Amino acid sequence: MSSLPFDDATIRRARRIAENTPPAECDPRVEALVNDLIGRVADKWTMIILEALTEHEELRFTQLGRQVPGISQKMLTQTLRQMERDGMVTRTVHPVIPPRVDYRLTDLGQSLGAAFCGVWIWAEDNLTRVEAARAAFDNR
Amino acid sequence: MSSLPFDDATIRRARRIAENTPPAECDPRVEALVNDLIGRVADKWTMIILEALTEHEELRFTQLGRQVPGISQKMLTQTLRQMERDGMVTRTVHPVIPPRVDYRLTDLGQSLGAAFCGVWIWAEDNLTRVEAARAAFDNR
DNA sequence: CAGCATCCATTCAGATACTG
DNA sequence: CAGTATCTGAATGGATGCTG
Repeated sequence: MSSLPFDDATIRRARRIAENTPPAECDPRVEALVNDLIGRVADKWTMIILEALTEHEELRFTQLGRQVPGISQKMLTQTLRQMERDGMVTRTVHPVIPPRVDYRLTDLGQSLGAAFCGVWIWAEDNLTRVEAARAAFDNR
Repeated sequence: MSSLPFDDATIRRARRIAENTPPAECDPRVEALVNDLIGRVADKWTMIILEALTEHEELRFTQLGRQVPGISQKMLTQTLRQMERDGMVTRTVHPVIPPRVDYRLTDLGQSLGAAFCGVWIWAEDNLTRVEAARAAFDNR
């Protein structure tokens, strides 16, 4: 327990949250947003785009696509629109020909990345444990 | 930035992670696990089951189903199997008739819940911001 | 009781073609 | 260049029926 990568205040708060999460106690809007958010980040492209924009600060559409190998431009567009709608990225259209559109993380988007750092850290710390559990399960 | 719900060490670590996440720098197994994990948690049932088992410690199949309104028993079974495989829950079969199967979180499962507390906190703190961004976007 | 198996509707994502 | 529109195969999840 004390090996958790959080300070005591955060852990206490986590406990409070965990203990208060029967649907009745927890603000349903927060719960909906969390599900929503986790679902968003889980589509896997959002996280990668977030990383690319964290690293490069500002990218245009095609550059971004190159940073995210394997993404179709349909998914790129779609994901960026969602992120824009949620206030995670800004989209700047330059009225030139050929068109040029720049994408950049907002503070909100940056902080979302930081919020998920706990999950990254957990994954780093527990990778071998999960792999061992899977191996054990798969061998009956 | 200083309003993040993390202590300095965690924030520093998050930054290090964020700066080191171009595919080349980051252990691909960790990256795969994170995606995997986030995807798992994002299916929305995993998180709710995790909460139910955090609150009740030990539950049998049908009890668990009652704690998760709206879940089909197909999804309940499937999600529990995945969680068992990943080492998040233990599954104890009592050889009695009628059958009785108890589910319980492992330490790993509990710590996963704590890892996601950062996301919950972020959602709490930024709910109004996201809602405002969406409203603004939807009105053109 | 605790599932597994099957069927079915809906969603989703990739590929392709087209446009200002 | 930065998209939009359309089609299609694949994956998802719910409902139902059956079993030890």
